[in-house]
Amino acid sequence: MGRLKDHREGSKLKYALVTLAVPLYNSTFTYSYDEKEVPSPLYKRVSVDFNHRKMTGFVIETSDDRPEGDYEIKGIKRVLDNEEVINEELVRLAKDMSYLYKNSIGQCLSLMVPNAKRDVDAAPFFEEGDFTPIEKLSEAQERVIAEYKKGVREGRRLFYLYGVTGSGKSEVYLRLAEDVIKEGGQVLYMVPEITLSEQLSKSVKSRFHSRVQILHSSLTPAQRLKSARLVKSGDVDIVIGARSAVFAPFKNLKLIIMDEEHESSYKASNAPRYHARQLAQLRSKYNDAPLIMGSATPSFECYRLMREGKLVTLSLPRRIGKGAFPLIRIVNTLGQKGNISRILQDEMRCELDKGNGVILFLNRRGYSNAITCNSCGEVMKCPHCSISLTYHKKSGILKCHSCGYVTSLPDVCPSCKSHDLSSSGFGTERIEEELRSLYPFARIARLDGDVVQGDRKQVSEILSSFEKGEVDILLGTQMIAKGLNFPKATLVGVVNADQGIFLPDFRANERSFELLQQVSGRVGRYRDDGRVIIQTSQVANPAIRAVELNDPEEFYRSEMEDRRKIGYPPYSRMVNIRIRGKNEERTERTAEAAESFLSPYFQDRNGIEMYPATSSLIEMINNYWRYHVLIIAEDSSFSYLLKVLETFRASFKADPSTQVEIDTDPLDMF
DNA sequence: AGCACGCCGACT
DNA sequence: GTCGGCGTGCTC
Repeated sequence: MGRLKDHREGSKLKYALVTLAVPLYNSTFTYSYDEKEVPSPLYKRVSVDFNHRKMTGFVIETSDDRPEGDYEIKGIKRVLDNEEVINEELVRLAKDMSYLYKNSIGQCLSLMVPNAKRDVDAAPFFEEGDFTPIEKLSEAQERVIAEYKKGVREGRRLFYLYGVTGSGKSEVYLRLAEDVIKEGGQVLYMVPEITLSEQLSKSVKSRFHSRVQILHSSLTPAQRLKSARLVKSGDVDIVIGARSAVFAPFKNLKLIIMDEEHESSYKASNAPRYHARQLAQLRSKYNDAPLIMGSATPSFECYRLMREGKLVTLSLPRRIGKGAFPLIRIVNTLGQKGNISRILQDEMRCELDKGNGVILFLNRRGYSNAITCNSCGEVMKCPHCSISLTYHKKSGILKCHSCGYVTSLPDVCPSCKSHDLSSSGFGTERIEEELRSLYPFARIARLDGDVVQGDRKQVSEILSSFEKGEVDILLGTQMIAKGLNFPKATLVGVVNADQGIFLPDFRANERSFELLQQVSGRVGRYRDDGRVIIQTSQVANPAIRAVELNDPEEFYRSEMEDRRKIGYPPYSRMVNIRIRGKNEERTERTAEAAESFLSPYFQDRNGIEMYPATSSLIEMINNYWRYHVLIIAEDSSFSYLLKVLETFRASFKADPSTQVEIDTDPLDMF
């Protein structure tokens, strides 16, 4: 039928492979276009009719010949771009990404281009300001740069800058970037979400009076599109950004830098659940451009690669300048009364008397963790999620930290009407109260998600008042643990290091170690009298011991050995299949069906293990029931697993009331 | 994912 | 009679 129409006399009908952001196994469809009307739709966005709806897709291939298959081919409605918005490399990246993370090519590509309707001027990217004086490099920094250059000459492409906080990693990155830019190459400089804030952007902007593009989360889609164009045309030399910067459409990418490589914000937490580190490795390979990652606390994945020599390790073992390692003391909270131990109290008082700054870290907001009825044992839970509600005293409410549900604190137990309610666990709000009664004359500031409610400005206000010495004690959660430097602070207290350790996750120790190292790094960077006090009931835990003895190598060695024994990452790869749905029974049945679909593929095969479908740790979030099927594959079986999952995506028929999500290399099993 | 088509219950 | 519930099937 359509054939006659397709080959109309006189018109040069061509065919475009269009990929759409639909969650289908195959997201590419052929549309026709007239060459005279549409000269070159390749790598541009097009508007098409797709099963009675108007959709935007990307043209990833064009051809003179009609593809095989007896189906009607519709015409492209409209081309949305004048210039190409993607390129061959990004299409290749989308294909590889699609295969690894099991989302359609269209879904992957749609992450790479901002969906802006019209072009708007990008945020100013030229900022001729003060030049940061170029610091003289330390001997270690010089050595590391020489090692890097030697590695590159020998054809090595993957590097790891392993160095403690304050050892001068950024200056090394900047030097390497400078060299590349001088030669006319482009640089991708990735940092975790939080670090992106102010400090780094400023120093890089002023350092490279040349052309810098900072991909900030506050850019509008139109601004992003504009900045992408500048990167694509080669008018930008260096791109700085978080996770999604890995998709920047470089023309001549010659170096990729990934700072704080271990940070979990590099992994996307929805749909194509990609890890920027993985994609950075792909782009490094495609472009034959070196990738240099760095951290003081490498991920176990990278640590293994370093040990096996697959990454060239560049070590910066010492702090530069006046910085020295802080003195670390562990306080056993077993048998201790109160949330702030005598020892910590005295140390704090001592520092306050001297007029020094104190940082207190506690990774939990709110006043108390749970409200329990002492008569019937009822725990106040969120009606939409299966977790307990956190008590916030100041506002007198119970709050769900998962979905945000809020209710007032009941006077009596809703189930047995008893008045005997008690609270357990403690958060920053409670500690703030205790601090105020312990040190009535100290100036105390609390910094957590409840105080700032996502207001960036407020965060920096609180931080700068502490830096200026207007605040004596800064109390906070994760927010104060990362990337920030407080030259005035002499004491860091970790109020409770137990929480991280008790998480039912095989990465619990790794995470605790990272966090404690980072928190400790907040003091002593610019001075030699820094002190750290860590309160815990788990004094023998390897992560605690490693921080106490300043022996990360031993921690990595023993923890890696444990992982190897049980066959967990980094000695294997994991894939977690998550099933969500409003109906518990149907969700469970779908999870079981997924398991039965897959099990024959793994039956007679060594090297792959599939755990039976089970409900997730938090069974319900936002009224959605959650189940999962976890698969662990030895390295040698991982490619087979990916092949099986391709079949799964193509043929598994899930209950339409549920959603099935595949998470390759999951970072959390919840 | 959406959107159409199709087949059963409780309304004007 | 028909409006609308959501099961099923398809999308170049």
